[in-house]
Parts: sequence; C-alpha cells; structure tokens
Amino acid sequence: MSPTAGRSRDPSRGRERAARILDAAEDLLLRHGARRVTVEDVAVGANIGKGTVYLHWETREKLFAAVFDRAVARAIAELLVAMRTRPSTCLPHHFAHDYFLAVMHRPLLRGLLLADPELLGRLARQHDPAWDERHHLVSERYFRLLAEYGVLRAELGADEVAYAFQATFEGFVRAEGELAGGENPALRSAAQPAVATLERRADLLARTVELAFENNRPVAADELRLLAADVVDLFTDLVDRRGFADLVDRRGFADRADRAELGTPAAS
Amino acid sequence: MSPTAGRSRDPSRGRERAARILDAAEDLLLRHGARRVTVEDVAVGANIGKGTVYLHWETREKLFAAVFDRAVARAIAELLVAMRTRPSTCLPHHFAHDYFLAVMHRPLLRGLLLADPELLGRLARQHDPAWDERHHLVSERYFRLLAEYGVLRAELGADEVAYAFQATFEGFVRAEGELAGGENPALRSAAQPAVATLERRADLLARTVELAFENNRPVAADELRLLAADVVDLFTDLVDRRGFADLVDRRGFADRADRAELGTPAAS
DNA sequence: TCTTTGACCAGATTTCATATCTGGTCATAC
DNA sequence: GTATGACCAGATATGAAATCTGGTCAAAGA
Repeated sequence: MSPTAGRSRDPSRGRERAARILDAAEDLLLRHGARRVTVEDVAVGANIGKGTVYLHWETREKLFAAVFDRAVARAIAELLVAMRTRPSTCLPHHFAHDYFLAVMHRPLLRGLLLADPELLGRLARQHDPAWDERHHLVSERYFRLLAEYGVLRAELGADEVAYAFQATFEGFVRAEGELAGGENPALRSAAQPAVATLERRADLLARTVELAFENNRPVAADELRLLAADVVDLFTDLVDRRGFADLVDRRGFADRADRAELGTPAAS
Repeated sequence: MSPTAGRSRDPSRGRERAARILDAAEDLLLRHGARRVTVEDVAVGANIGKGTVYLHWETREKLFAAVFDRAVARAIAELLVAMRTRPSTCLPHHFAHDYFLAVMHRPLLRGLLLADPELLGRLARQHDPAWDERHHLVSERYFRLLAEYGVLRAELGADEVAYAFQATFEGFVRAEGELAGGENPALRSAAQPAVATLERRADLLARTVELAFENNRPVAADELRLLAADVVDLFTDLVDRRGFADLVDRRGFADRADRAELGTPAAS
C-alpha cells in the first residue's frame, strides 16, 4: 500500500509491525476461525504486503501458533502480576483458580484448550513437542519448588502431584467444554449447569486442588514471598522463551530485550 | 405376560441369540473398529441371517450401542460384586479407584471414554441424551445418598461434589489417553509416564477424591453396610434399565427377568 | 401363524478427475 | 538492505460416477 519512505533500521519498528500482524490475525481468527483465514487476509488487515508476513514467520501455522503463544503469554503475565501483588497466588489452589479463569475469559485459549474444531480447523492440538516438553519441565520444577517449601502433602512425590494436578485441572477445563456443548454441537447450552457460575466452578477446582495436594499447615508470610519470587522467575522464563526457537532473528539483531516480544523479523 | 400358545417357542432362545450377536459384534468391533464392521459381518459371525439382526436392534448404531452398554453393565456389575463383598467400595474414593481400573482394563470402554476415533469411527460420542440424563440422575442420587450418610464434606453441596467428582474422574481418564498418544497418533507411547503404573495412577485418583470430597470422619461398619446396600440398589437400577427404551419387546414377552439381559427380540 | 431369511434397493460413501484456491517464493522497485 | 505483489506448485474443493451397505420385505420354513 504505502511503501515506507526510507527503510528503517529501527528494530522496534519491526516488533511493532509484528504486533500489528498478530493483532490482525487474532481478530480474524476469532471472527472466522483458522480454517477461513488466509495469509493474505492477515496482510491486508495489517496494511502490509503478503510477503512481509513471511519476513516474520516462516509459515502460516507458525504465525497462528504465535497468536496463541501471545494469548498464553498474556494469561501467564496476568498471573505473574497477581503473584507479585499477592504472593499466595503461587499456591496451587490459587494458581489453578486464577489460571482457570484466565483461560476461560480468553476465547482464543478456551478454543485452544477445548480443542474447538470450528475455531482451530485441523490446527487443533498440533502442538510443538518442544513446547509440551518445556511445559512439562516447568510444571515439574514448579511442584518440586512447592515440595521444597513444604507446601505439598509430604506423602506424595512432586511428580505425582504434578500428574494429578494436571489431570484434575484439565478435567475441570474439559467440563467447561462439555456444558458448552463440546463434542456434540447439537447439544449446545443444555438447560443449566449443575454448578451455576464460572466463578463457583473455579472455586470448586481450587478447593479440590487445595485439599488433595496441599499441606494444610500454613506457610509463613515471608517464606511465601520467597516462594512466589521463585515461581515468578520460573514462569517468566517459560513465557520469555516461548516459541523462540524459530523466531530468533537469524541476522542477529534480535537481542535479549526482544524476548519480551514475539514476531521479530526472522527472514534472511 | 403369559405368551399365547405357539407364539414363541422359547424366549430364552431369543436372549441367547442376542447375546451371540453381541459377542460377534464385540469381537469384530475390537478387531476392526466400528468403521469396518458391517451388519452382515456381524450376522455371519453369529451364524444367522442379516435380517435377524434387525429383529433385535432397529439400527446398526443401536446394535453397537448395545455392545457398549453391555460392557458398561459388566464393569458396573463388577463394582456391585465388590460393593457386596466389601461395603467400603461404595465410598467415592474406592469407587473412583475401582471404576477407573474397570474401565481401563476393558479395551471397548477405554476406546469409548477416550473417544478413540479408530475404534469408534464417527460413532464416537453419539450418546443417547436419555442415557446422559439417567447417568446424571444416578450420579446426583449417589452423592445425595453419600451426603445423607455424612460421608461428604459438609461444606459442599451434593450437586457440587457430583460436578467436581465427574470433572476429576474424567480428567484422570483423559490423562490415560494422553499418555497413550491420544489425539496425535504420531506421538504414541511417549518415553515413560510421569507416574509409572496404572495402579499408582488409580491410587492418585482415589487419594484426590478422598481428600477433596470426603469427610475424614470414619463411618461405622453397620452404617457403611446400609449405605452400600442403597448404592447397590441405585446402580442395579441403572444397569437394569440401561438402553431399554428401544429393547423392550413390543409384543410384551420381555418380562421382569429379561431386564437382566439386553437385546431381546424387538421387531413387530 | 409366527419366525427366519437373503435378495433387493435407495441412499450413503468412496473414488477419481477437474477446477479452484492459497501458502510460500522471488524478481523487482524502492 | 527492505518491502512488495505477481506468480507457481501443490493443496483443497467440487462434482460425477462407481461402489458399498444399512435396512426392507416377500417368501420359505417351522
């Protein structure tokens, strides 16, 4: 459209544009679903040429993955803020509660976690194994940390709690899909849920996690602050590195600071 | 209802044959998956004519549903035996433990609950709403019963526990699918599970349920026996009526005793 | 008369060839 | 060195023809 007068060496320009592409993609994704969104649509939505999109992401799928990554990053960022504000948020039951709501309030993540085929097309669950691995590692470290601080029930191994927590959390997440009509689109919005509000369901999840996995012995406030700081570090690391394997600038102008943003120009 | 003379030779013959059809169908289902099994295959496997199959079930899908129904009935029957032998089995955490294992040890049910598309074809999750409703009702009554006997945590409503229990249970079930390679067939049998054995995972589920939903106050042995009897009645009712809406003989020769069997001739 | 059967048919599913669309590339303009 | 959009191969949609199979029913058998 309007070719930029004077090529810019300014890296922040690239990052800003990447964000604009992600914005456009997210908007289209939510409105039409992955199926019906073409790279050209996104380019038009971001007021750039189609080829330019490919300067930022190698493939369409990686672009969409980046959109989801950003949504995840934002959800986790929200949690991190909460943890800094109120350290107890790092305790598993608070964590589960807040993360559950953070996901359910984001249509993109709801769709991702509930594997909504309409939203995702065949993109559903095409998880990068590397991400799963990292996720698993962080989860493991999180629970090991909790164990060290004496937050968890002593009779359970950290990896066992990690497993059971994951199963429980996903059970509650999937239950949301169920009562939204999940697999069978014909059954949308059945009467009324057994437990009326989303908030209450989040509470139930939190109670379950607290009673099943946590030690009922209270943690000292300063201990809790230390733990929270460690957990924040852990998750910050997760978010920062998220998906960067193929987003790191090959020409090397993506520096440390760039890691806070996704989609820095990557083509050669 | 006494059958008119000469009308039907021997009702038990019909039931026996129905069982043979189900056996043949189950065998083929497990070996080839719903996709590849035709009604004719089943008829041949049961040594009868194709039309005869339709004297027992109106449609192919109802036949397959009956196969699954029988598997469910057998799993529940197994639980009922356990409950009579050891009344504590009716407590939610024992129940979850045993039901989890009963399902996981039955390939048909594993496939059903994990919605294995290879096994089920597009049959997956084409649940009869009536069944869901009945299931829901029984679950509700089960937890209300538990509440009355003071087994559940007092601060939670029976329906809330029912919801949370269901979510948790399904979470653990789905986790099994996950580590079997679930949705992405390419990722079959990843390394080794975080929690090594199926038994241990069942234990984790049981602990979670016990701690999260049950009152830690022990129940007197005789109280427990009464509760178990009630629960056995409840589930017996569920199993007996299972799927009978369209299996009940229209000519009326399916009597009370028939309810223990599925697939009594139903054509006009 | 009532039960059982298998040939039969409509409609569903698969196949295969053709047309269309779109992800990704690259020569060109800036 | 950066940005672009015309271009192309391969993916995907379309549709016609061939095949298969669920379900029916007239007739044979008890």
